[in-house]
Amino acid sequence: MTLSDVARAAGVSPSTVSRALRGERAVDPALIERVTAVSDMLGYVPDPAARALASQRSDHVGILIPLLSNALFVDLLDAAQTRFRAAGYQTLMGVTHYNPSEEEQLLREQLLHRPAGLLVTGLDHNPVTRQLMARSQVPCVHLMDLPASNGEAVYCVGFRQTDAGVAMTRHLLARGCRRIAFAAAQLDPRVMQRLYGWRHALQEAGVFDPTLEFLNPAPSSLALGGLMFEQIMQQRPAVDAIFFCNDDLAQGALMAALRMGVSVPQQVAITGFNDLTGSDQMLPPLTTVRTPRARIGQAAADMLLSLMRGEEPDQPQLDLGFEIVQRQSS
Amino acid sequence: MTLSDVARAAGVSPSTVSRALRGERAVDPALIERVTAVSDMLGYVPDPAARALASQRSDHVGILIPLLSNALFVDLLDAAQTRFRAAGYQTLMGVTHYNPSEEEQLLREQLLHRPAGLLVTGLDHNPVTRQLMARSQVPCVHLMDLPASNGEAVYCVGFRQTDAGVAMTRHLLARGCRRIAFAAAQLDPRVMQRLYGWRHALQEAGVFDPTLEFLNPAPSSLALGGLMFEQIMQQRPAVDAIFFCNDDLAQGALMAALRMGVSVPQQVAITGFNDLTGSDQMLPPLTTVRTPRARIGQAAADMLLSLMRGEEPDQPQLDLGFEIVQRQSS
DNA sequence: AACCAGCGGGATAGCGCTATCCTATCGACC
DNA sequence: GGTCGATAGGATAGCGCTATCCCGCTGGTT
Repeated sequence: MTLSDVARAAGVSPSTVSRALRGERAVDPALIERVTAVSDMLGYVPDPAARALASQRSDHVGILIPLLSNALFVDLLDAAQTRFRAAGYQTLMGVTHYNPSEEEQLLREQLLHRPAGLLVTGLDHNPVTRQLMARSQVPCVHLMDLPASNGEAVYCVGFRQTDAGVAMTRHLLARGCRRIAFAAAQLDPRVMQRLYGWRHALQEAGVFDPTLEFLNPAPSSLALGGLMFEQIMQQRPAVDAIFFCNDDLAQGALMAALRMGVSVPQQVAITGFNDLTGSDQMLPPLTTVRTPRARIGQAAADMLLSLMRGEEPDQPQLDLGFEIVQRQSS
Repeated sequence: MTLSDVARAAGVSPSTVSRALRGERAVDPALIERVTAVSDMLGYVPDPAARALASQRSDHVGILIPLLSNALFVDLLDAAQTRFRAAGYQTLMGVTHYNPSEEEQLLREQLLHRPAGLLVTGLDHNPVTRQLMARSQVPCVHLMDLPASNGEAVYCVGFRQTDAGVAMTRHLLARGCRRIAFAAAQLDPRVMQRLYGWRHALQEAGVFDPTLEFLNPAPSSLALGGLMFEQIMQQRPAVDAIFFCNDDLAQGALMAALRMGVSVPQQVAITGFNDLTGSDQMLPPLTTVRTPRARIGQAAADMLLSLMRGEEPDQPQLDLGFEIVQRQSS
């Protein structure tokens, strides 16, 4: 069942069918109706490969995320993918493992398919990757981050990671904590921004202690959170709060505290980041930063879709903010 | 940079380049070398759309999973996707939300792209879906389950869900439990098979009590696990074990038990299913069934890739088994 | 009446490959 | 020595669309 079949059945030329079905140029409304009816009757569906070959752009949208083992990115993927599908696009997923050259390679593979749009995580990419994106002319939206200065001309949807770091640290300061540690794993650029926020807030309050930074490049996990908690409590028993850069670390720390008989938040407050599933079920429930992951995925997809239509989004850099969720762990 | 460019530069016909690059038919080894060299030098990469249009099959592989909010399926996706990429295929993901008609619709959309292969979750599909798969001639491997009888001619990689249900129940019986409840959410076919296993083992032991089935069709989550635990303890305070059909429910139950002061496993044993991340960090660590998710994803991808090459896998129905991981919650 | 812009339709040449058919060459075998 | 089959290369017709060019018609303008 091809476009020519429809054209023949409707008594018009293939061009007209193509135009009528795509809403391209002006076509007599009566003809549009007839063509649509015939097309539906015959069950015609355009062949994406032929369309891609002729028009040089496909119905694919690429999305590059660092990991599938972090619920944060899965939520992003889920939300974006749902939006894309609703708009008739197929999602091509790529997992970069936080590796810039793997990201570059994935981008090359995806660009071969001439995607109609591209979603990438973060603003940090190697020069070749940037160049590939620029030269491909494929509209591109960045996720989870915003440029430091407003000068950069990139499209992005996210929130200010540094501000979130500051806000959480100030929250702990407001609760009376003074020896606040920062514990992080998987030291990606966004985690580092949270670290800078923590530093800034502590310096501002005059209680900054650089030896309370605990940075571990290993992937984030509950087990690692437990381990880091044990180490911190052993090395620095006087800390009165630990700001973990991710909820899974914090959840692991809460479990470790239970095991070790450390009372939270009396002896030490524990906070996380992202408000992942389960954080509200912990004992005590975890104070954390709720990040609008699903909304970021949706909004980024919507922004990309509008760019794909050739429109200019009214807000090229969309800040969806964050929210401190205070529970009983602080 | 097209195939003709390479042909011209190498001084051969396009046909020869096409054949040399794909290893199709017999080509003079010296020519293959020359063509490959020229192709590399020019940085030629075949256009997937043109290839798909001409050959009627693409470098896409479809994978249909129920949810992205369940780590089980994400692990499956991650493993399979990695394999496919290594083999030069792009993964098209579809999320069915456990909805047969959404599955059917997703399948239709994916079939339009003439995928080289298909991975689908489970063996239960509506008739139209089955028919679409059969008529498309696209090789297809089913995940996470095995047919009850060996008669069914389908390719699949999984384990016997019923057996796993039996094994876990027998484990609890062996620990001296007699009033063993089964608590399940998201009642998909595989969960139901675990239920049948539980029933069977209890009947066999002469301690089957149908009123100890707690089935909730809502999606599985920690919060729901906590809720179900509270309800069960209230309605049936005499239960001495609860077999949750998924780890997230069990994890929620463990947290609820901590909150409620119910001692696990002294007062009631709690077990889960899948050995999801975090289960070993619980208090007490969760006894569960370790299911080889990553290996299932890999093996299924490998089986599909061999089917795509026209080979017949030596084992069309691959049972990768499961393992009871005994920790302190039972 | 001549002109011209604009609208709506058709004809057609690719897009970059693969599949198929065709041909030239060579060696083997009766 | 002629025939035949096998081998290895070339020529070419699509795959099913879209983009481009073209043309006829209409209606308003001078």
